[in-house]
Amino acid sequence: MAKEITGRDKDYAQWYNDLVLKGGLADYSAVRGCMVIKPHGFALWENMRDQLDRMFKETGHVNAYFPLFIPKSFLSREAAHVEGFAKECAVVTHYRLKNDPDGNGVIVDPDAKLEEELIVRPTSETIIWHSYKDWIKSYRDLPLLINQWANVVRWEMRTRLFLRTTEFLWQEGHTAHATAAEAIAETRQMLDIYAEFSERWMALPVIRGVKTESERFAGAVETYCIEALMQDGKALQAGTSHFLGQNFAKAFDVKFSDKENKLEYVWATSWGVSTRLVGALVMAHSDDEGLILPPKIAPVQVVIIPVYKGTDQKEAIDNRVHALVSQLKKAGVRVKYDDNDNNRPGWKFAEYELKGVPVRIAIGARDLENNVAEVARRDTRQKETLPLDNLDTAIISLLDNIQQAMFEKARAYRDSHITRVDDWAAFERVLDEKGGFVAAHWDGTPATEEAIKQKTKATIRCIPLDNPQEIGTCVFSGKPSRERVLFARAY
RNA sequence: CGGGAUGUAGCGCAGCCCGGUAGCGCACCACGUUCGGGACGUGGGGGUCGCAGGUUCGAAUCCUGUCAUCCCGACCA
Repeated sequence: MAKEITGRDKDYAQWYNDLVLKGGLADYSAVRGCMVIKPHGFALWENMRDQLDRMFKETGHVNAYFPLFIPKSFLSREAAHVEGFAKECAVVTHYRLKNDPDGNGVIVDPDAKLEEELIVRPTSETIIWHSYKDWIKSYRDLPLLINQWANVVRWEMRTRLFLRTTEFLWQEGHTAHATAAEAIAETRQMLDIYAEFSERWMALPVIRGVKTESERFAGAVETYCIEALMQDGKALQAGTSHFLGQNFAKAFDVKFSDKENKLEYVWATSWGVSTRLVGALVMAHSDDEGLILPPKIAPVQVVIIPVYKGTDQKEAIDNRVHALVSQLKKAGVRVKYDDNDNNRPGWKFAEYELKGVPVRIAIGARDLENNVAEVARRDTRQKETLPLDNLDTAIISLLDNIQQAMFEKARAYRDSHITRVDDWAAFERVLDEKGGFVAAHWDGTPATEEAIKQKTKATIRCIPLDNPQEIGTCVFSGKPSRERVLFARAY
């Protein structure tokens, strides 16, 4: 009974859902638009989180925690910010239930109405800046470099596992600086950290760029982003880093005394990535056999499966495998010996492929006689027979090899799906038939951007950093343009 | 919020048209044989048929209402 995961080309949504569900990452929950992250999915997220956390700390950031609830009045302090989030907020209006007098379970107690409603945070800028006002008095208090790992809630109309859930886990960094230049440098530094994490740890190539005005974060002066490409040709925003200027400082009255004892508003940034990255990982690397996880963040990097008849053979294999396991563990490899007797080897092979374990080692009685093992890599599904002597070092280099190969494969796909286009007919044709990013000239106006979006559902994903300047004419309006921007249909 | 579909055992489904007191596969439990790509035999446990009304001697099945979920749109740093 093979659990087939097919339809990568035809029914991509179904293919993706199957991967998440059958790969054991998450499940639908009882709450609309929310999901249960299962142990395998959470272990993956933890590995990602831990590495990001290390990178944040290496660059001088510290963690803190702010409240889940935000008084409604806080949210309205920054006009653009409330405009951007008001439509998707969950609101707490009461603080008590009581038994229904008619005997139908419990009802909301109308006497327990809150004087001021509380918003379940869709993001924490407002409540954090309310604290920063008290924390920042002098240039000596700056820069303030704080990150928070938290859950947030955005009541989106339509949700997808990991990619857009009502509640999701993320980190949000919120920093305050004495100068604009320093804040911009921080914004760029965090973008680079996200890009490095994505490429080196998730094996997911990304394009660094800046958002256009219409795609900018609510309340930001400039939004930087990393954009990734999924296997169906749609783009996915994988992380953002915002230069907030003095908008929030002014809204929350956060001033500091500089060296000349002059009062100045601070300059701010915020940046975040979420469990959406898990979805990106699934969509960028998987195949019809299941998930393919990059070794550096896979919860289990190597699984060892014994093949035996009878307890004598099992014992002989156990002895040899235990030595291998301790060698690998000593080298820091996350290894699992699955000697569970309930399932047969073929079942286990298929199961670990579904779950995306990068390397599988099978050892049978026959192998033991020949002092070898069968080693299979998940990304290419190639198998080879390797000697048991020094197998640990071979495995360690194989893991590196897989990490590299996954990145190269994804990058080759991404690079072959950036298409330069100079006329409107080609623009529409490439979007429909090939997908991916379309590099085209744009006249720089929000009106043209919106018209293109209405016509094709494609949006400007970003203006790449270090974008070459090139004289041309807008693919839509024919007006003059100085550079190409990247369009794509996106999640 | 519009369009489509689905709610029956932990999961996947059949039964509904034509009403007669619930079934199949997987999973689970026991025993035995198995074990190099999702094993097999025998026996067993598990279900207020989403919920609420109605019709009927009798409703998973027919009628009305309602709720939920998924897909496609609209929406979305």
